Amino acid sequence: MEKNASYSPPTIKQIARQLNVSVSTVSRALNNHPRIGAGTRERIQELAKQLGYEPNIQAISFKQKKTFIIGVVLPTIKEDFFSQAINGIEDAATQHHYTMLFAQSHDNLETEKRVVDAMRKQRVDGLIISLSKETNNYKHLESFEKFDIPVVCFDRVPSIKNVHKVYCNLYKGTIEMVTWFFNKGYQRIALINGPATLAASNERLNGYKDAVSNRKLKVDMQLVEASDFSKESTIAALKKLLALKNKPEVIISFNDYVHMDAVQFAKQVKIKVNKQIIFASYANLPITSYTIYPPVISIEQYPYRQGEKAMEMMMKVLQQKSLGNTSNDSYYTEEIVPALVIH
Amino acid sequence: MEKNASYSPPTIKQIARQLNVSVSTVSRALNNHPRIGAGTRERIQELAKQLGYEPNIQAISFKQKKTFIIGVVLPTIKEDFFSQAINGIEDAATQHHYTMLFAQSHDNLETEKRVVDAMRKQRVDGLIISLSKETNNYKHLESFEKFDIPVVCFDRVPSIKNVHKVYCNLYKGTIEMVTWFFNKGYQRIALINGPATLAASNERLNGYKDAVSNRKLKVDMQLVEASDFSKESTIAALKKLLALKNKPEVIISFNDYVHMDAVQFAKQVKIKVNKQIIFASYANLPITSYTIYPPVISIEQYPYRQGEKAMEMMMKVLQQKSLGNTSNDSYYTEEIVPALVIH
DNA sequence: TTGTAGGCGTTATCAT
DNA sequence: ATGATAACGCCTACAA
Repeated sequence: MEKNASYSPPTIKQIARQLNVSVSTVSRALNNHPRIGAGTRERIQELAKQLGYEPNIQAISFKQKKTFIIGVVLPTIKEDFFSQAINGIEDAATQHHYTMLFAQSHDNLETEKRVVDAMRKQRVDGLIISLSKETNNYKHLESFEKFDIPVVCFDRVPSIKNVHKVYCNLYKGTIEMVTWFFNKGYQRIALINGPATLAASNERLNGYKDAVSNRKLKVDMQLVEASDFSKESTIAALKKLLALKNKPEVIISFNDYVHMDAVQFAKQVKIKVNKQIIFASYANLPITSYTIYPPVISIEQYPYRQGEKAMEMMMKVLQQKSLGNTSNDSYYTEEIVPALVIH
Repeated sequence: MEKNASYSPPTIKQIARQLNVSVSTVSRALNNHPRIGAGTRERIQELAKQLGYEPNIQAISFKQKKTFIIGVVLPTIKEDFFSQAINGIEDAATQHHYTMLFAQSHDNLETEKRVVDAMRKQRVDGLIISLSKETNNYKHLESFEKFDIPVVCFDRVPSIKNVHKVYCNLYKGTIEMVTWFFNKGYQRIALINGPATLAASNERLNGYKDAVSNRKLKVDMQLVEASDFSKESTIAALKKLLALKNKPEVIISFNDYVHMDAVQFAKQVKIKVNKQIIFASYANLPITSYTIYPPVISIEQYPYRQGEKAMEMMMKVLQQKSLGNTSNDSYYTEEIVPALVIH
């Protein structure tokens, strides 16, 4: 064991000395530069391998102003949606030999600002982020433009122009789902939506309204409640719906977590879940299969694919950047079509 | 918007030029070095603030051979245990102004080797890892010693000496749990364990055996089955237990995931869960509260705390290293006592 | 084909 | 109290 406090990895300088050539020759040999003698190249590469030479990424990053690190900020990884998304992100990153600086915002704007800033200071080559629920201003993202660091937002995307975007069109998905229930003969379809501040809430609401309107029916806003995603808030919303004279036949929850809390409470108050009232949801997370009443119908939002696309979009942008495509000042948007899943 | 392809952040050199002082003076002023005129310090700090100067971590890392990045490798974040652990890791890192390079091994040794190696190449200051289930040799970890990069293993720790360790003593926890059932009057207690290759399986098995022996009873190995954690394997193990002449009264599963698969199958074959047979488990994950039959009793393994301790241990080690404590060649071990949780 | 030299941003060691 | 200079590892004009 050659452990030694003063051990330091071999450098091109050492190789150069040992072989009585210059550092530039070594550099060229190791980078397979065209203008180099075949013999010298081999000698150098062999010694490099023998010494276990590895280029010092630190030094290269420093010189080339590239780190080969992408910052990834997610609201919270304990939600299955994001823990699946990060797999897509990671797999795509691996493919391109990038690594991932990771942090969670915990749906807190201040935390988001802090971690995003830390990543900028670490000089990440790009930032992939799914915004916190609280995020209502985007200065921390816009500052990346000044530093010429590309930003790809996914799933929870902002309304601003100067970032790239990947997301799932839930407006369409909602129309599909509501229409499906109408076709099955249900009439009173309720929605436990998220906070109105979220773009995702508006998509659902608009889809809901349009699906109802398409049916030549009048939208009854008593059937639409909002939850801030806390269990208490979900229960409060559900209570209001259950208190209606004309009770809903179907309750669609904003996502599977809201769904699970809703079902749990419904059971407590002796509602016959999926008989008296049908419960449906967005997301289609694997854990729901372990629960008592998985949603009867749900909308798959392809978290893995979203993450993967986000990273691939990032790679494409970085590639164009390195080619000096300053001309291309446009921002990409990719829409993923959600799928209706019937259980 | 001053977007500009050739924008580059201010450097101490620029500040020096603007103020007609030398770079060393600027450096000293910004680092609050003692030997500097109060006046110049203020002038420099003011201009720095005005220009939005930020030290270039890249350059500092390069020079000081420190990145302020800790590599974190977990088997899979979709398991609640690890998604909680990473919170502890992240919070502790934030406290110390470190960031986190993250990757998953997906319980695959080759992947683990690959990501660990990528992190070493990125020159992380330290590595925190919870080993993959497959990991049975530790060369990839031992190589870190040569590079003088500290390694802290947590939860799934190896048998080797030259890494720091944080883990939960499940031997003791198992004894507690089994004894608790004996005291409640149950006699035939079964265990669906993990693969024998896992240290965690042996801890459970030894705890189980000793708890039975302590009771002056003979260990009946028909009551111990193994699952490789796939649903099929768990079901196979459960089938064997259910096929016994003398059926078990209690079934303890390796973890909540095995537990959930077991309960799901038990329900399918019309077992009256927690009446005919009591189901217990390790881990006490939050999602179980949404399932039909949460474990009656489970062992809390404090993932957050383990992650937090792992990072704190890392910080302590790095601190000692920077103080030049080469003398201290010892490795830390911290044992967390699990808690019995009764529902 | 190969070597020389300069520079990336910062800190540290000398001088002054 | 301040300045000049070298050094970290690598790359890349430019020179030979």
